[in-house]
Amino acid sequence: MMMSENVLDIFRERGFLQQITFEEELRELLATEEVAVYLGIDPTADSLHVGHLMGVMALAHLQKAGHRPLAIVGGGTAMIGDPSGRTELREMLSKEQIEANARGIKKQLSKYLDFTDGRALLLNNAEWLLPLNYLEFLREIGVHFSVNRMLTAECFRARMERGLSFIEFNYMLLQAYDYLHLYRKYGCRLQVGGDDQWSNMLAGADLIRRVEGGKAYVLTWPLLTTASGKKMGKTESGSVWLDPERTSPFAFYQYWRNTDDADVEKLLALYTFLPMEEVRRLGALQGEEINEAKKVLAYEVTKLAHGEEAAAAAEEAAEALFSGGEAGAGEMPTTQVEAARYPEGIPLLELLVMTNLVPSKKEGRRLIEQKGITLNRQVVSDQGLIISLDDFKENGILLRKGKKTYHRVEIV
RNA sequence: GGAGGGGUACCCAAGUGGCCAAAGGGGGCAGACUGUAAAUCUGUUGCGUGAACGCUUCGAAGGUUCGAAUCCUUCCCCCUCCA
Repeated sequence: MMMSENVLDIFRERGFLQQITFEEELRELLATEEVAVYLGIDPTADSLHVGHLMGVMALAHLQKAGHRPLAIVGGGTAMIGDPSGRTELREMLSKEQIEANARGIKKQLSKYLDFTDGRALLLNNAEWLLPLNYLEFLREIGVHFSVNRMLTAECFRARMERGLSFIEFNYMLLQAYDYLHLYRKYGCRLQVGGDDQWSNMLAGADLIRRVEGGKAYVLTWPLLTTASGKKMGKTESGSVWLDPERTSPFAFYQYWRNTDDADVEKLLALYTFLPMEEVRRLGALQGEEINEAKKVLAYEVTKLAHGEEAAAAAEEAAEALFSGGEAGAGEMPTTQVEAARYPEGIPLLELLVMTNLVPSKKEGRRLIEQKGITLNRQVVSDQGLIISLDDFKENGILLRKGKKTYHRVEIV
C-alpha cells in the first residue's frame, strides 16, 4: 500500500491524538497493511449527533488512508450502560429500539464512509454478546481480569465515590470482549475512541494479548469542550443532531457558524477535510475577519452532513437573515396556522407558544417586555398584540426571538 | 441486618410554623456594547393576559394547625460507618 503520509501524522496534525499505544509499531502497521479499525458507537438514538462526529471523521480519515472501519453499535452493551464519565446508572434500551437506531445511524454514516463491498461495516455487538453463556464467559474471559487492577482504572475510581453497580462494573469486560471478537473475526487490530474510553480499550488490547497472544493497538482522541466549557455538540436546547428532522440543516449550520473565535481553527481541523494549510490560514484571521473562517467551517461541516445543496441553502438563508433581507421560506422552522380558527386574528403570545419560541405565555410576555421579540423585523412592544390575518404576506410572517432565533408562520 | 446523615426549583445551596413562589451562586433567556464571537454591564428566570389575586411546587402519601418546605406518622430513595 502506498501512502505519502501516515494517518497517524494526519491525526496528530488535525488534533485527533490524545493517547496511543506502541506508536512506532502502529505507525509501521498502518503504513504497510490494511487495518480493520474498531469504533464503538452508542445507539441511544436513531441519529448521530455532533458529539459522535469526531469518531466518524476519524474513521473517514482512516478509510481514506486505505483502512477498514468497523463501526460497532453497542446493542449488547447498551443493555448494560457504560459507567465512564457518568454519575448515574444509564438507562437501558430494548432490543428493537437498538436495531431501529442502528439503521438510522448507518444511513448517516454512509455519508462519511463507503460501505460498498464491505469496505466499512456496521455491526451490532448484540450479535455476539447476547448468545454468551455466563459460566463460559467467566472461565474464558473473566479469568484474565484482575479486580484490583480494574479498580485502579480512572473510569471506576470516579464511581467509587457514588457507588457502582455490578452490572456496570462488567462493562469493561464486555467491551474488551468486543475487541477480542473483532480481532478474531475481522483481524481488527486498532480500536479508536474518545479518551474516556482509554481504560476500556486498553482492557481489550490486553485481553487479545492474553488470550490470543496477538498484538492490538489503541488510540484515543481528546474529549472536546468548547472554549466556553460546553460539551461539543450540546446547546441549551439539547444535542445538535445529524438528522435533519431533529436539527434542521439551517440550525446545524448556525451551530457551527456561532463557534467561539478560539475554537475555529481546532474545529476546522477536526470536522472538515480542508487542507491544514487552509485551516491554519483561516484560523489566523483576526477580529471581524474570522467570521469568514466561521462561514467556511459551517458550510463545510453542513456539506458533509447534509450535502452541498443544503449547505448552500443554509448559508444563503443565514446571509439573508442577518443582513436584513428575506430568506427563502424553506430554510427555517415554519409553523402553519389554520386561518379559520382565528377569524379575529391571532394573539402574538399564543403564536409564540405555538411555535415553541417560548415555553409559556409568561415567558413570552417577559421577552416582549425586554424587546426580545421581533415581528417582521419590527420590535414588538404590545404584549396583547393581535396579529390580523391581513398581516400575513405571501411568505407568512417572520418572528424573531433575540438575535438569532427565527421562525416563520404561514396561514393555510 | 445495625448506627448515623440526607432528599428544596435546571444545577449547587440557604431556609426549621406565618413576612416563602422560597436567600445566594451557577446556568439559561433577553437587552446594551460588538463581529451572528468572547469579555463586561443591566434586566429576568413556576404557571394563569399586568398589579392585586389565584393555582401548582421544597422525595411520596396521610395528619396536626387559622396557617407547613418547616411539626407528627408511614413509605420510597441516596450517602457514610459497622456486619
